[in-house]
Amino acid sequence: MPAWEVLPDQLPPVAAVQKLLRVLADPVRLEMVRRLAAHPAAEAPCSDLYDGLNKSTATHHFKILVEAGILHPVMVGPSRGHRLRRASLQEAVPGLLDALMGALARET
Amino acid sequence: MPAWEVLPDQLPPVAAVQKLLRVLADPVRLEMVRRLAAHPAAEAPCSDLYDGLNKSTATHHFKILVEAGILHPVMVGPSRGHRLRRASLQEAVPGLLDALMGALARET
DNA sequence: CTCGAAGTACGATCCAGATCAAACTTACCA
DNA sequence: TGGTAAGTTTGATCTGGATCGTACTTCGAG
Repeated sequence: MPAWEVLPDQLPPVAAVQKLLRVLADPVRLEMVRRLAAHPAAEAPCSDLYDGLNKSTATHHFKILVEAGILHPVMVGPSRGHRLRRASLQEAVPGLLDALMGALARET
Repeated sequence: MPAWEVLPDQLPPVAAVQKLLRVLADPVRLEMVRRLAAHPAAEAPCSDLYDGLNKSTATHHFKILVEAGILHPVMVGPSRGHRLRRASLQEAVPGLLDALMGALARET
């Protein structure tokens, strides 16, 4: 269902604030986004974004993040991965990502 | 348990990002915060902050918001109410509240 | 053409937390 | 003094969604 290498213009729109909060409220997903945001290119292969987690559970979370318009499924080198949709998010909810990542970085 | 008219310095600290997201991810609570943020004084009696909801459910949500450090229980005129802890929130996660409220306002 | 590694699909399980009803507490006011 | 309006407490119920195991699919490497 993730439809690998989706063209940027067929990506789902960024979800409403309400839904974004629900999606980001899960510790696993927040960590995935945090790790992506830390990367300079804001992209990474799937398995770099979690640990100690069943693969099917990871897939589940990726699907949710993609559907909410937060991640863009892409090929990263040889393997599948995701890119953080910074610009789209910034347009939908300006300042949200920066606020969250900033505070996370600050909290140890 | 809300301990009415708590002194500002015995309020619980603002929760970590993770927990804040969990707390704000509920539609009922987000709406409560939205309404408070809309008020000029950022405070209002309990019953102004929700509708079509059982009172005990409302109490439940208020308790969670207070424990997360988002609301401050106060007397508003004759009746009980809450004040939004803008400054504390801004200090804990700068920009978060503004980002959320801005986007909510924009979404109609 | 296999093999293996990486991801996905599906079904089953399990639990935090959202909700409500009912009984109780407060406090104001007539 | 009630009476009533507003919140709280408690206990019970129910459901969304997080998790896992297993089986299936892809795809690159040898």
